[in-house]
Amino acid sequence: MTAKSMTRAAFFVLTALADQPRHGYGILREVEELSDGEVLLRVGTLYGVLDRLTADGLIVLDREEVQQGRLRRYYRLTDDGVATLDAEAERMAAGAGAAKRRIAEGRAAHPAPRTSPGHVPPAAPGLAGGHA
Amino acid sequence: MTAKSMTRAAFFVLTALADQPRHGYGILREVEELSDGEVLLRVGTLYGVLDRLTADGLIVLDREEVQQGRLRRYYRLTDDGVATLDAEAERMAAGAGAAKRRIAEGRAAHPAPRTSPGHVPPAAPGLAGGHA
DNA sequence: GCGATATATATCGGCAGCCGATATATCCTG
DNA sequence: CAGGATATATCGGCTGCCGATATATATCGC
Repeated sequence: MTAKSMTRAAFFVLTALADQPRHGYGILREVEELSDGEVLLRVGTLYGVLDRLTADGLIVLDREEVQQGRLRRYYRLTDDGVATLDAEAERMAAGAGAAKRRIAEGRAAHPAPRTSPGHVPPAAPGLAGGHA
Repeated sequence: MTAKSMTRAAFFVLTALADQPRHGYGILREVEELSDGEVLLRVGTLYGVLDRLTADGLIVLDREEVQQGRLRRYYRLTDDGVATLDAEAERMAAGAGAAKRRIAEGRAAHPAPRTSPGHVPPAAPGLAGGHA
């Protein structure tokens, strides 16, 4: 969008890896859990994201294990990955805050509640002052 | 990604329209301003987003003005648009919070700071948030 | 033992969405 | 008159997500 701005899928993969290394399938389940079931990463999405993040140096292959005959390929965040995720989280929080603030400003503009027709109250004096 | 989950461009367009109706070019400048210059929507992006949001019933054409020979097409949020934006802001804040929390958990796992070999200070009590 | 399900990897084609380039038109400044 | 800001709109290309598909092993129920 702007300079680089990561995709949603990439954000959630990084978030899933933020506390500890995980393997592909584990990331899928972890993303679902940490988002309260709202975000369901698809298998077809995962490996493309993993490749791109690796190419960008945000994650690295941590180790490979063979657990009961099944291969597990564990990835972990690099320092750069942590910093990038942190910055993105900051941006998202700022964006969410801006949206919330503006919704409130918009509600102040037009008579939303419509409790009783007569006089309108002084339209909320100082609120939302700064707005960044 | 999941069910619907709007795109970043759509989110910022909705946010720009949250406080008052604006026309296309005004949205472009407003998004840049409200994001502190970090997000630069392109003209080529805008109209596709506007069409999609209109088709989804999240915005509507408010009015058309001719200001000094230049046409201005103003859009505004519908009630559905406000609700959708609000929900998305909530999701983003939750995601940002989850990422921050997990980064902190990850840092707790491995000895991050390494300031001086002896005793490490109590790891900075409340800070973390700072930097922005 | 066999089929279904879960775990675990990987690839490919299609489609949606963002961007750069381009086009048109008016107004202002130098 | 040239250049830039304002203001609209379109199109081709590339990136990225998803659904489908393939392969392989372990587990559980029947």
